Amino acid sequence: MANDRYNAREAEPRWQKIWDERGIFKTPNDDPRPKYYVLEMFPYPSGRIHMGHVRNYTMGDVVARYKRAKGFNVLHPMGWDAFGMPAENAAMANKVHPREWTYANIAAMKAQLKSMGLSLDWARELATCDPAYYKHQQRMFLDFLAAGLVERKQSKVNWDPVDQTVLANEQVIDGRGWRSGALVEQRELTQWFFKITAFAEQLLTALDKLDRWPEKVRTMQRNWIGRSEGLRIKFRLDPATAPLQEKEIQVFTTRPDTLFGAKFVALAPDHPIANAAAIAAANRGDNTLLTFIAQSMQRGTAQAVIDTAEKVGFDTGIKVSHPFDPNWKLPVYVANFILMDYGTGAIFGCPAHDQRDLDFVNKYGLGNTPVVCPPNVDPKSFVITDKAYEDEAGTLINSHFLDGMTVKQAKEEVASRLEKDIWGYKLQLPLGTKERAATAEKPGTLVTPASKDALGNPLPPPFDISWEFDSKSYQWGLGSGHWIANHRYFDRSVIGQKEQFEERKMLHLTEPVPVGQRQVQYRLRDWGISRQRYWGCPIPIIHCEACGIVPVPADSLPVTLPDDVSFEKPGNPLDHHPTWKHVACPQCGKPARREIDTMDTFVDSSWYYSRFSDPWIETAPTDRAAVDAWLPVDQYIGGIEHAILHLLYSRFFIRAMKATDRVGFDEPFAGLFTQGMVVHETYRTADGAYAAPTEVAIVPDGEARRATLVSTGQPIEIGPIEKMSKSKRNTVDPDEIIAAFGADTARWFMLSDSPPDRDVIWTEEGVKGASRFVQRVWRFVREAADLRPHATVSASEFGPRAVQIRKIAHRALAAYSADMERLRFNLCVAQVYDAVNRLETELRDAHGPQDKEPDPDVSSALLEAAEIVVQLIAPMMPHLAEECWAALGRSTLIAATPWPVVEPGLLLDDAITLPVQVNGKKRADVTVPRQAGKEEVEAAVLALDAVKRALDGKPPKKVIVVPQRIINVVA
RNA sequence: GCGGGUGUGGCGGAACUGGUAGACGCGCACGACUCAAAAUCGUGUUCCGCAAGGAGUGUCGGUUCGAUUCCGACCACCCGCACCA
Repeated sequence: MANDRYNAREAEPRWQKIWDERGIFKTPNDDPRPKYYVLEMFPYPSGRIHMGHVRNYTMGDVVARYKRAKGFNVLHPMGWDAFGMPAENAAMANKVHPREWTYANIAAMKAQLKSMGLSLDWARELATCDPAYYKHQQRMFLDFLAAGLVERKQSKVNWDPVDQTVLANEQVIDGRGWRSGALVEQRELTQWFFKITAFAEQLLTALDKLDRWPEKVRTMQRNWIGRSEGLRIKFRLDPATAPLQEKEIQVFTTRPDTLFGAKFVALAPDHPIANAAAIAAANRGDNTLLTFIAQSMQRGTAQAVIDTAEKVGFDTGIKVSHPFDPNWKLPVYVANFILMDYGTGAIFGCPAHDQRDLDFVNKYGLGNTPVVCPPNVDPKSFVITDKAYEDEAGTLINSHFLDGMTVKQAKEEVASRLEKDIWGYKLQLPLGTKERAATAEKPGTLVTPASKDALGNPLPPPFDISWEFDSKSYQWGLGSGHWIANHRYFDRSVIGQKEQFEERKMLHLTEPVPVGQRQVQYRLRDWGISRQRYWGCPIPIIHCEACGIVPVPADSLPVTLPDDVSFEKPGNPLDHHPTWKHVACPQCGKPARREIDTMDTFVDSSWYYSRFSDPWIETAPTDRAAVDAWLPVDQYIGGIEHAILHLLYSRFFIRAMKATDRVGFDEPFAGLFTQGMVVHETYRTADGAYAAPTEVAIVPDGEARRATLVSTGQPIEIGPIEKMSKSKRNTVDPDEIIAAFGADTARWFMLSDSPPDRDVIWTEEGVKGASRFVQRVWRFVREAADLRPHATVSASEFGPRAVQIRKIAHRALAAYSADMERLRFNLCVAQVYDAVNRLETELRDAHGPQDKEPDPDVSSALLEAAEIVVQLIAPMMPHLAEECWAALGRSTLIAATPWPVVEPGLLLDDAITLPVQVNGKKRADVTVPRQAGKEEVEAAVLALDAVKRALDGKPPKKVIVVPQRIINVVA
């Protein structure tokens, strides 16, 4: 009996059927046991699973099965990230409807996942392209809109003129569309945005509390959010050189300390003042600035373009005053490297302490003044030529009142001075005046000059007050009998010789507008979700000429996609549809147009994990009680490629759901694990073509390995190990592996060699090793099962050999459990190997010579040990484990069996062997009782021959005894 | 440029809070079984050395009775972001 081989191909489907029939992986929502939610990132239904999926879902399944055995009510669901471009590409290529294509793929992949033996609750399966799912997404879009978390605004996009769609930055390759190859244009489009920036600070600070996330991911998110603290500073335009409506340029800086080193101010090409200046110049007949701006704007966003683009500026001839000295004029440039969408779209350049600014002044001959002198450098000889000093260590020089300060002090000093230096107020006009409606929304800026500048130079008194709104200009001043003091507005009258002031309520000066304002700036941008595609979640909005933007009423949801679409023409099929977009306005009933954009598929994946808590509920996205009970996800597992977008969007989405009362928690994923990739050798023929692993034969050649093409025998070059990809042809098909070796072998191999967060190298030899181990376990268990008739005694009668066997099993159990809690699956595997290696030897000894009966206590211990081994492999190789469990005479399912309990007494030995070092070099071992005191150990050590020899008869200087660890004799 | 990470046998990798470096697997070598091969099983496998012994965790230095682990400097590679003011 013990000789027959384990037949995975027969056993695996059999056990899968039994699990299915008994419904043991169905998870109730009303189970009183503690919950555990383990989730792997759901797949895009491309049609076939790949090895990356196998690794991802194996890890999740191991955790699910382990936690289930540990007594948790485990939620382990699966779904499909089913919207997206590939379905439309397939529709165009094969004339198949995206829905059919998607659902056929889901069916195929579901069968593949089932063949892996995953312990999933398939009753909770969902697909994001199902109206039953996306109607809730539309509902939440409207909730977010009402809560002010959705915005419609103009934004620059990459526009593919051939495909007539917006492209993500990643889809622009060398300035061309990835599909069409057409030159990508920059277009301003009105798009829908989720205001993720509203949560920027929260999303950043909460990262600190996500202590079960990889540090790497948290760092990446921190950088992506990109918080920096600085100062927004106003530079007044010199009216003589700037015949513009605007009076000032605002710049953002993180280095206000270097303000006295300023040499120029530069504007983004699309800055409003740059445009105004260009138009003003053009009206004078000078088109050069207009041309310069147009050229700068044509630049693509592709990396190659940015890297090679020359930094060029255009001197507008405009001057601004330095904030601390109105007589100090700085030139204003328009420069192609200033970004409109960061900070204020304008900078002041301090060349001595910013490399880019230094390159710029060196090109245009503007010079530089160092204002921060590095430590231990003589300020008099400190000169900057072509390398800027960007460090913040040092002392301020050439900076008037800042001289001698540290950078930190100077930053603070500049900020606090400019904050106090108020020369403007935001203004609200009196209620009831005809201007009110306009100003309520658009306060004008009231400008009153300060009496003295920061250096103490006198300025004209602040008598004349002017403000502007709606392109009209207003003035009050002494002559008009009005006065402003302490941010309040007074009527002034002169009675006799005496001035009288009466506060007027009708004019409210609200916020003072100082010259400098501290500002926290984020790199994070709002999330543009509009996509000009068909196969996505429709945005539930109707555009009405009379009513404007009208949300689709909640009772009309979902807005479903039309089925009869054509992909013949480029552009958005929803736009081409003859009737779909034409609807009556829900408010006025007049003809109106549907929003034809659909949502970014990242929206679909931003909340699916919460839907799993109760995927049946029809009236709401989630059942509040269920979602608050199940979430956050205890362990989320997926690829590092989602470290930023998917995870950040999800963190935003849950906060938005909380703000709209859908959930009662902040973070979706308490624990995150990012698994490594599956990589494989590449193979190339002499002519450079890639060959697939199945086409190649590997032959050992002494130490090295050679490869030949199976079909022709021609030699193959073994190339570098790379991520499995179709283009490199180094993929291995999970179906073929499961058919040849079984799912358990594939799962075991995936968990074996590499730590789970690192890349795993898929090798034929490794898979064979795993397969070999499957058979070894089977044989070991069958041979142990043969001992059942002899296993007649209980643990109290065990002799030393039986105790030794139990120690092996229980120690493996304890170590395995500890490694499992840390998700160190490779170490769990090593523990199992080690235990089986030892137990096989014991088993062979127990069977002993043919004529001798096995000892009853040893037999009992071996049976117990075999059961523990089977339980250890059960999370990883569930089918084999069930087969072994049955072979050991168990009638239950191991998948529903509690985790074995470690017997602590078996973990420690009474006598321990410690290494003995002399001067830090190991010279001997000493065996002492566990409880031995220091003196006893020291005596035993000094009696050792090896120690005596090393000491050469002299007494030791010192003996260090680390209890139960090591002894070091210092000679 | 900024940020993060990693360097240990032929290879993937172990080593908890400073305490026997190389667990476990792959590969390789030898042996058993076999007419033979495959499969399987057993033994060995960091390097130098017949051995005693010595060297050894990217490099150099430091702290310590003792360092893969802590500190400093450097080198190499990988990943992420990047005209971010």
